[in-house]
Order: sequence, then C-alpha cells, then structure tokens
Amino acid sequence: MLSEWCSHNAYPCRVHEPKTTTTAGELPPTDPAKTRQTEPRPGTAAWWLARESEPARQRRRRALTLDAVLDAAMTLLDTRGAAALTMRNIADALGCTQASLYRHVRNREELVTLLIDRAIGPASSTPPDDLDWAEKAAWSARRFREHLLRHPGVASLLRGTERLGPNSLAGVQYSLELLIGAGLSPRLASAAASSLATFVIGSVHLNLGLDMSDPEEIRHRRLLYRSRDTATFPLLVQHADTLAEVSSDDEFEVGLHALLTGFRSLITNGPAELPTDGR
Amino acid sequence: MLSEWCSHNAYPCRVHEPKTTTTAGELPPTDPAKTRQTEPRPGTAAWWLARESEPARQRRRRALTLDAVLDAAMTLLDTRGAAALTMRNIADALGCTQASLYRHVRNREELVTLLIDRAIGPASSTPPDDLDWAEKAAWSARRFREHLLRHPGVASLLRGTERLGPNSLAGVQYSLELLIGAGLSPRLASAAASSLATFVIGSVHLNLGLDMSDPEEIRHRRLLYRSRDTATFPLLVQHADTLAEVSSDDEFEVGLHALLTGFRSLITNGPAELPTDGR
DNA sequence: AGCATAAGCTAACGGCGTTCGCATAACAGA
DNA sequence: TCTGTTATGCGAACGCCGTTAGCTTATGCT
Repeated sequence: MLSEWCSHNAYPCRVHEPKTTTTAGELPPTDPAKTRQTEPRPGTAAWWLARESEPARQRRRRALTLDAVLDAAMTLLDTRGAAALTMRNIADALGCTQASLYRHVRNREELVTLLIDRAIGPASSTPPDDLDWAEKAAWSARRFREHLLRHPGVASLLRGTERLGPNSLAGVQYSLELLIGAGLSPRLASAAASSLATFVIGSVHLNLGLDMSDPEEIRHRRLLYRSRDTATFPLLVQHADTLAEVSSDDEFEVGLHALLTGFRSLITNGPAELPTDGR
Repeated sequence: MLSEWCSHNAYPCRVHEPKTTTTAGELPPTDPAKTRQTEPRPGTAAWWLARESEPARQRRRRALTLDAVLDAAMTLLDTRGAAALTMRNIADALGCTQASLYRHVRNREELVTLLIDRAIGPASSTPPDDLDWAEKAAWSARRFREHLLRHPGVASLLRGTERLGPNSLAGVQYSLELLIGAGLSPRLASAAASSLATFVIGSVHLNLGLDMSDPEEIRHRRLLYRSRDTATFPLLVQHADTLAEVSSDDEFEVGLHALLTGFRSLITNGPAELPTDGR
C-alpha cells in the first residue's frame, strides 16, 4: 500500500529563521498581510513556485526526509483516517518528536497540501484507447472517484486548495487534451475540466461519513420522508420510498452523464448559449 | 444581518444522563457501535427523527435557549469565520461558560449540524414565474451559490452530512417539483437534484480560501503554467495566459449550463443512455 | 411550603498545533 | 586533522481546543 504513493523531488529542510525579533521600542509589523508577503500561503501558485526555486541543499544527519514524513502521514491517513492525522501521531510513527517535523514542513497546512498532491498521483490513469473523448472522460472520472472512495481520508482533506501540484497538473493537462481535442476552446475546456473535477470531488466529499446504501439508514430516511407534513412536502411524502433508495452512485452517474452531454452540446452548438460570456 | 437566520422550533435542554456508570465487576460495553445505537450520529435521518420525537419540555431559569446559542454561533461564523467557531467563543459571545452550551447541544458536531440547516434556510427563494424549468433551476442554483459565497463560513462547514434538516428538505422538495414537472422520473429527478446541489456546494467549497480573480494570484498562476516542462505539459504552457484567467465563475457557469443541458436531453431521450441503471 | 430538577457555574482533563532554546553530528576549508 | 558553521534532531513548554464531573441555584409543580 505504501508503494502506491509516488514520491517527488526532495527538498531541503526548513531553515529556522530567527523570526526577526522586534527589538525593544521598535514597532511590530503593522500589516502582517503585507509584511508576510514572503512565505506565501501553502497551495497557492506563488507557494508552489517559491518551493521549486529553493536551492536543493544537501541533507545531513540521520536523514529524516520530507518524503519519509509524507509517507508516514499517508499511511496514517489511510489506516486511521483524517482525524488521526496529527503531528504527534506522525512523529510517533516515525519515532521522532513533533518538533522535528517542523524542520521539514512549515506547518500542518503545508504538510496537508503536499500530501494531497501526492495522494492524487495514482488517481489518474489513461483510459483504453478505443473510446471516444466523452467515454474517456467518464472513465477517468470514475477512476478518480473510486480512488477517492478507497481513500476517504484523502477526500476529506481535498478542500479550499487550488490543485496546482505536479500530480494535479498532470490531471489538468490530460483533461485539456481530451476536451480541446474534442473541439472546445481552451478557455471553455479549462472551465469544463474543472467543473467536472469539482463535481467528482464534491460528490465524494459530501457523502464522506455516510453509507447511503446502508439498509438501516435507508429505512430511517424513508421514515423521515414519510413523516413530513404532506401539505408542505407533498413530493417527499409521495415518493418517500423511491427517494430513500437513491444512492450516491446514482447521483454520480446521473451528474456525470449530464455534464458530458452538456459538454457535447457545447461543442456542436458553440458557446453562444452561455450567459454573459464576456467579463 | 442576524434576522436573516430564521429560527425553527425550540427544543428542550439536554438531560444530563449519568453515563450509565459501570458498576465494579461489570463488563464495559463490548461493541460501542452497537450499544450506542441510542443517540444516533448528528445529521443522520435517525438523528433528525429522534430529535423531533423528544417531548418539548418547558424551559426554566434564565433562558439560554438553543436558538440563542445558534444565533450566537451564526453571527460568530459570519463575522469571524469558521476557525473562530469554538465553544469558548460562542460562550463568550453569550456571556456564559462553555459548559453551559452542553446543556443545549450534545457536542460541537450537533451544533454544527443544526447550524448548517439553519444557515441554508435563506438560500432558497422562488424564482420568477415566467421562466421555464431549466431557467428556474439555474436561477435557484445561482442564488444558492451567491448565498454561500456571501457566507463562506457556512460553506466551509457543509460537508459529510446529509441534508435532511427542515430547511434543506424545502430545497429538495422544490427541486423535485421542478424536475418531475419537467418530465423526469422521481428517481432520476432526485439523482439530478442532488447532483446539482453537489455541484453548487462543491464549486463553492473548493474555492473557499481563494480569490481566483486576484490579479496577483492570476499572475502567479500564469508564471507557474509558463514554467512547466513543455514536453510533459504542452497544453498548460501553450495556453498559460488563458488558463490563468479562468475564474471560478466561469467554471460554475459552464458546469451549470452543462448539467441542465444534460438533464434536458435526459428528458427528451429517456434514461436509456444511462449506464447500468439497474442495481 | 417543599421538593424535584432544569440549568447554570467552577475546575479540570487530555489532546492539539506550534515555538523556544539547546545539543549534536556532518560537512567545509584550513 | 582540526575548527567553525550549520543542518537537524530533541525536551519542554505555551495557549487553545472539546468535553466532563460535580456543585449550586433558581424554577415550576403539587
């Protein structure tokens, strides 16, 4: 399981900047958002760029590498879930102290950002060649979803971050290939690709702690729908049995199909129907 | 701003169950998942049902109601963000202690679950009558998204929970009205409605801490795309400028349009094209 | 009037992310 | 080979978090 997660390039350990100790009488930085313009927030384009331009110094000592930290975090995430992904647990798994982790990672957010990109790596795989573009897109989307469902911890961390890491970019490149090849403009292809990704991630994300196929849960849902007020929720009461049994797989397949159908019509009819395309 | 959040029915305070102190020699519960079958997890259908069937006892004393707690939590969430939504801060805002909150709420998860449903209330509003069903759906989806964008804290809490509260159900009822009225079967309408909701929530969720229209961020993205390896990421490099400027609004509009187009084709062509509909 | 109890408070627990200061091992240049 | 520099580990602590136990007090019912 461990070898599933590919490692990327190694980075030097973090330097321990003296935090610019404000000497007595000196004003503290007035606008932290401005003065901290160095060290951008993890996940932003600026952060990825800065990270790459850092010189790869040689590492020393007993080699607790960033990759080792991420490996430990990854297995922890897979085996014990997102809630167990604490600095303490990672350090314990590695046999070091929490403080040591901060030599390789600025903070937990940065660790998670790196982890997400690494975890997304094995999700992208090329579909069979004899499919048309829409079938290929559907194939990839399903694979991506299955990967996330297999690793719920990863899915629960996917949030609020642009997907700009090397592994994520590979997915973007592939989607663009598909959609531009199918006839969409680069701009529309980009928007379509990210809306598809949004849908896949969202559909996994919103059903995380849930087993919608659990018969007990279905029973409770049916009971809930049935017992609503008929006047205000007529359809819920009327179709309680049907609604209670709709699974997240159904939701995904219907949404996926609809999105791809929509993309196809966008190709044949052109983007004329998009509201207020200019902005 | 406070009055935007409608309150629902008041509930009795939580009783302080003595935790069934295991008398000496008695075995502790072997399988907690089984023995805790009472008190289901917040957000599940069973939990909403149990909550309703609780008798509404009269409240006493200086009236720190559940509604007051949720009001305080809501304003806190709106003004200081999700990270500031701590039991301590809520208690401080109310002028009480943290422990008092637990008289009205089992734990933080329950509070958040109630908060989410309450926060979703004002998001649903009926569109103008002279639109066709697809335009109405688009109108509602945009309103929902705008509401979430105005209240990012709410959006960041929307996760992993079924949307079964009274306010959420109102949205479901309305979507079903629209889609069944348009000609979809109840089952397909339900799947379509939740995939649409998933897309709206997901698209807000994944762009939470981000301002994709920030020129500085766009510049960095362009730089990032441009500096990729041309051999592995040809399209990213080639269309760097275009890609960097695609906004989350673009993504949303394209996805929304595609979904609705897909639904429409599902109505005219029937569900024959859905893969493996039977399960 | 008296009682049961709902509903507040004080104080504490363990766990979390993070930082400070120090120790030490590895390399660089002499 | 020695020496100074620096990367990289560690111990201990800080402040915040959610949660609980045990108490006190005010309330409404009989």
